[in-house]
Amino acid sequence: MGRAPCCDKANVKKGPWSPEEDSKLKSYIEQHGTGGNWIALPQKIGLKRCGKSCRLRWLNYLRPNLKHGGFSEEEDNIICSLYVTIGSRWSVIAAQLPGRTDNDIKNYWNTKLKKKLLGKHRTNKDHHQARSRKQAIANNNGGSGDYSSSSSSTTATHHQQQQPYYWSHMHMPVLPLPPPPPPLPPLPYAKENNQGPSFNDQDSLRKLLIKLGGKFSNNNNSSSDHDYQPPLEDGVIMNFDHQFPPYYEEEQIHHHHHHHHHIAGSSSSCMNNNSASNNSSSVAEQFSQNDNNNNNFNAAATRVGEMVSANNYPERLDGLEFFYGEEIMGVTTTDEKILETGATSNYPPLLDEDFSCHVQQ
DNA sequence: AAATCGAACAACCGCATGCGC
DNA sequence: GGCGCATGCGGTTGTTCGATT
Repeated sequence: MGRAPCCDKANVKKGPWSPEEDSKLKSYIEQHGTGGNWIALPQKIGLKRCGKSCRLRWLNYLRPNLKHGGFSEEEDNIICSLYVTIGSRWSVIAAQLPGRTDNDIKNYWNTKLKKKLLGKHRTNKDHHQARSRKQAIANNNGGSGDYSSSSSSTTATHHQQQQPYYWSHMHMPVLPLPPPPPPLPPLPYAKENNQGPSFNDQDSLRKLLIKLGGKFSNNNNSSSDHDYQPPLEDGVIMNFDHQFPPYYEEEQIHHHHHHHHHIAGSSSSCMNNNSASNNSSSVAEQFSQNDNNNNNFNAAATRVGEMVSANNYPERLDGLEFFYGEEIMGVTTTDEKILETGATSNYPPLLDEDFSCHVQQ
């Protein structure tokens, strides 16, 4: 019962787009729109490309009003705030940053922001990837695209301020954490040239998070097929006194019969409300209170650090694995810990592949 | 100058979900 | 309600290029 391929792979070109392909696609969509059918689009234009590929190229590169590179401090803060709070819902985060794509933000986070926020840190995985990449290159001696759309030097005007190195890979905090910063007065995240919604103040962010808490969705509802559903009626335990999004009481919330709720993607985390901290506001809220002064990342690192250092139980924030030693992150130790303590009621089993929501029975 | 490393980012892949039939 | 297709999303891979050795 294999899934039908979305296109005839044999007759479809892959790899970097040529300028000719770009202009074909761009001019067609500008004149006729997508026609609501990406699959049929490449045939109409005469492109030997998969519809998905066309869609991606349009959304991530050709679409008007896209910004590339040069993330501002303010954008950094928004990304960090939302990431820490909702995890890797890049489309949701992108919806708050006009002109940015989820792919862009994801890449930016993975390559720069993570390090900027947390301090440069090299994981075993990184190491492994670098090695395997090197191996791959050695094996096949690389390929050559006819054209690279990477417009090279993306004006990397980002000053990468190195942050204190609080956490080692194999151990929990190796340096004492600084005291938490005093709360800063709220400042608006007013955006210019908005295409989509933005959160202009703390209240907007709160609303966004409430939405996300009910069902992680793109709140730009015109473009998403994951339409928002009112979250707070049944089953959702929403508590802004905690730092993490709510979890669900499965029966009442979703209409699918999966045994555990998969919020988004195969490795997305669902963090329950058994918070590590008794701070009174979410990290996102605290970030949102910051202005764009230079304390933001120190504050961010500090706040995340607090969460981690207080985290003496097997919860984790998706994508922040490098905070934790492997003895904590590993399935084996986690399961052992649960077995030892019998503390299974509040913690979901931590599986690397399928980190699913804890369901309260 | 050549080799190697690593950052950056474009693109692909598989899965989940929405939607129409 | 079930099925199949299209789309959206997030993780991952591949490629390029500048920096470093």
